[in-house]
Order: sequence, then structure tokens, then C-alpha cells
Amino acid sequence: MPSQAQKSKSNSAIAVEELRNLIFSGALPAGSDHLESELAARLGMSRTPVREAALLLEGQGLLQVRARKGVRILPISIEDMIEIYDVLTELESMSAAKAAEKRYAAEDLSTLEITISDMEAALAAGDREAWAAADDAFHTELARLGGNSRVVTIAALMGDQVRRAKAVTLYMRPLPTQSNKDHRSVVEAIRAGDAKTAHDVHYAHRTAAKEVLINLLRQNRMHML
Amino acid sequence: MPSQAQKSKSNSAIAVEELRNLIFSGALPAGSDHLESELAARLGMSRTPVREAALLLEGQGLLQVRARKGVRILPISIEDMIEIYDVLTELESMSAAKAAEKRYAAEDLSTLEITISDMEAALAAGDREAWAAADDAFHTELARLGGNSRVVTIAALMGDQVRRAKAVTLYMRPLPTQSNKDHRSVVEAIRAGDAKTAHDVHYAHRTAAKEVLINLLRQNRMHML
DNA sequence: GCATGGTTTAATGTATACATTCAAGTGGAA
DNA sequence: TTCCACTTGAATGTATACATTAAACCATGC
Repeated sequence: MPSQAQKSKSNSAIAVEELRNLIFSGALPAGSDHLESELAARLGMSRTPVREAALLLEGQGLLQVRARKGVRILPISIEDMIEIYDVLTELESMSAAKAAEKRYAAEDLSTLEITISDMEAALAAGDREAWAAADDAFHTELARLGGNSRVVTIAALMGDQVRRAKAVTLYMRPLPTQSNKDHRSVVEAIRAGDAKTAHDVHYAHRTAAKEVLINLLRQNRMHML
Repeated sequence: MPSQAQKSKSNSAIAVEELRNLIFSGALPAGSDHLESELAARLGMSRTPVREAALLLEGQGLLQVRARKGVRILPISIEDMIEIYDVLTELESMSAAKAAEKRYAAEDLSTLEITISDMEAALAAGDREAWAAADDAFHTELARLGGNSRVVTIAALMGDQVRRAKAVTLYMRPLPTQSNKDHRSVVEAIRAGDAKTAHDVHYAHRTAAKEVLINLLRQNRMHML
């Protein structure tokens, strides 16, 4: 028998996945409305699993289920971005500090270092998509190393909410060469077990990244994404 | 016509409310399993809205929907408590700092001060339930004054998750006289516009509260609630 | 006696039919 | 023409019937 690609996921789980893809790919643009029956037809299933998926994604802040008006894909405002970056700044900085306190063995930090290498390679190749993917992986792994599962979950949710906006600004901003130095410094502090430095360096890194992004959006009059 | 008490909420919304009440009241104990059909019968509605409510509450970390095993009311472990308190410590301290930066007018801080007065009154009367309610109100209002809606939401979710555990320890711990002094100091720093002090005082307050709670649970061998 | 394979069954997962509700359209009267 | 009440309809919200699935049970053979 050939490899069983599908592990018989429920339609509801498939709907969550598909809807997320449609949202992040822009196939369902921010601010647009869609009837449950339309989405059900599009995904080739009944309204029930689609509705369950929509309610789940509503809880994750990606869309809104409105009576008789369909689901609305939520746009992200600059104010939203500021809120989200502030939350991420606090929780990731805490994660960096906690990670430093854990005195991880070198091999436990290898995944984190690979993401940095990937970023450097992507930067050298001028591949912004690859850089963004590696940057995401860095922040995800940093949250994981902090050892707080709730922080991991919250960071993932916040990351999803700003994903569209980051994609838009990816080609507008200068190449993030400073970012990589910051990342290396954070890892260095974690390896040295210096919690305060890990925290403060990452905090400054996130704060600077926020400023760049917000200014970019303001200068280009992009108040909603 | 007499006053219309009910504003025709959907059964799904009613189910969310009722299930939350059942969980917090202990009618559905932590760790217990319940079939969707049982809960539906209990609430006098069909499985559909109950299921939707269960999926929502699953997203909020209060229960787990498991195929053919019913919904399990999630217990809270000491490790969970530590995670939650760490998140709350970071986000509330940030809120305190942001609130200080906003230079609120005196009247905007009146709600916060009322919660402190309520705590002092409850403490004088030895009414621990009233103290806990006012303490909750203080932390909720502090998050609100921080001006970050996502922090408000996250703090509410985390608060819900530890509600049972706090209720259990409420009568085990010494009367929280130090707590009130801390609260007053935080408000004083916010009023003075001293962000760093507001942050640090609240951080210390939360950290101390966490220690008290964790030690209490450990000493009493309460590893799951 | 134990392992093994099929059958039963109880519960979720899904489809669908129906109820409800709000908004838009329609018609009549001022 | 405009306003208001009524009708109508389209979409969600809900109930229910059905499909699916995995665990438990039972029988059968070694």
C-alpha cells in the first residue's frame, strides 16, 4: 500500500485549515463578507463544519460571524498592530529571559541558530519571503524555549493576526540587516545565561521593529489591511 | 407591557453562559466528562448550540471536546498556574506602565480607587468573597486602563482559567493585608505618571502573590484543581 | 486459557430540513 | 411624494436524522 497521505481529519479541521489558507493568501480579502453557504459550497462540504470552523476562527480574531450578514474577514488597523506588537514584545522578552535562566545545552539552541542562519542566507540572496519565514520560525522557537505553553499559543495567535500586514510591508521596508545582529545578541545572552540582557535586547529589537513597521504603514497611508 | 428582561439571546450564547456558570460553581467538576447530549438535556436545548458553546469554551481553555468521550472540564495544575501568573504578571505590569504614561485625569482613576476601597472594606469585615471580587475588579480595571484591548481579553481568559483554584485557596491563605498596600502604590504611581514605578511595583506585587499561591498549593498537596 | 478477529454500539461528526429573525422591498394612504 | 405598516425573503440559528468511527464486547479457533 502506498503511503497514506491523509490521516482522515475531520471536515471541520479541514475547513479551519482551508479558511486560514484562503484568508492568508488573500483569496478572502480583509473586510470582505461571505455567506456560510457560499463557503460551504466552495469547500465541498455542508454548512455545519464550515460554521464550526468560522466560530473557531472568530475566537482567534481572524473573522467575525454576523447574523444574516455572513462572516467578515477582519481587517487590521494600525492601532491593532500596535496592540499586537506590544503584547508580543512583552511575552517574547519574558520568554528570552526564561530561556536564559534554563541554561539550555548547546544542542537545544541549535534550532534557534538554524533560523538565524536561514535569515542570513535569505538576506544574502535577497529572498524576502524566505527571510520572513525564517524570522517567524525564530520568534516561534524563542517562545517555545521560554517554556510557557500559553505564551506559545498567544504569540501564534497574534502572529496570525498581523500576517497579512507583514506580507504587505515586506517589500516596502529596507533589508533588515540590523535584525540579524539583534537575533544573534539574544541567542548569545541566552547561551550565556544572562536573563536580563536577553530580555532587554529582545525588547529593544521588538520595539524597533514595531517602529519601522508602524512608520511604514503611516507613511503609505495604509490604515487598514 | 412589563419590562422585557430577556433580550432574546441565542441559545448558543445562553449555553456558553450556563456552561461557564456550571464550571465555576463546581457543578461540573474539573476532570469530569460529560456527553453533549447530557448537557443538551440539562440546558433544555438541542445538541447544536451546546456543541457550539463547547467549541467556544475549548478555545478559551476551559474544557476539551474529545471524540466519543464527551467534553472534559479541564483541571488546572500547579504548572498551569505558574504559566498563567507569569503571563498576567507581564501583561498587567505593562498595562500599569502604559496607564501611567496616559496621565489619566483623577476621575478616570476613580473606578480603580473604588475597587481598592472595596477591598479594604471587605478586609475589615473579614469577607473574603467580597475581597476576591474587588481584587478581580481591580485587575480587570487596571488592564482596561492600559488601553490595549487584546491584553484585556487575554487577562480575562487567564483569570477564568485560574478562578477555581483561587476560590479553593481563598480560605487557606492569610488575610491579604500587604496586597492592599501594593494596590495603593500602583495607583499612586499611575496618578503621578511614573511608568517605571507603576510597572515595577505591580510586577513585584504579582510575583509575590504567585509565590503565596503556589506555596499554598504545594504545601497542601493540591496538584490539580 | 488466551489471543484474535469480527460485530455491536454508543458517541461524535455531518448533512439537511425547519424556525426565526431582521432587513429590504412594496403598497397604500395622507 | 413621502411616510409607515405590512409582506416577503434571504440568511443565520436550531433541531433532528443520518454517517462514521473507534472502543468494548463476544465468539471462535488455536
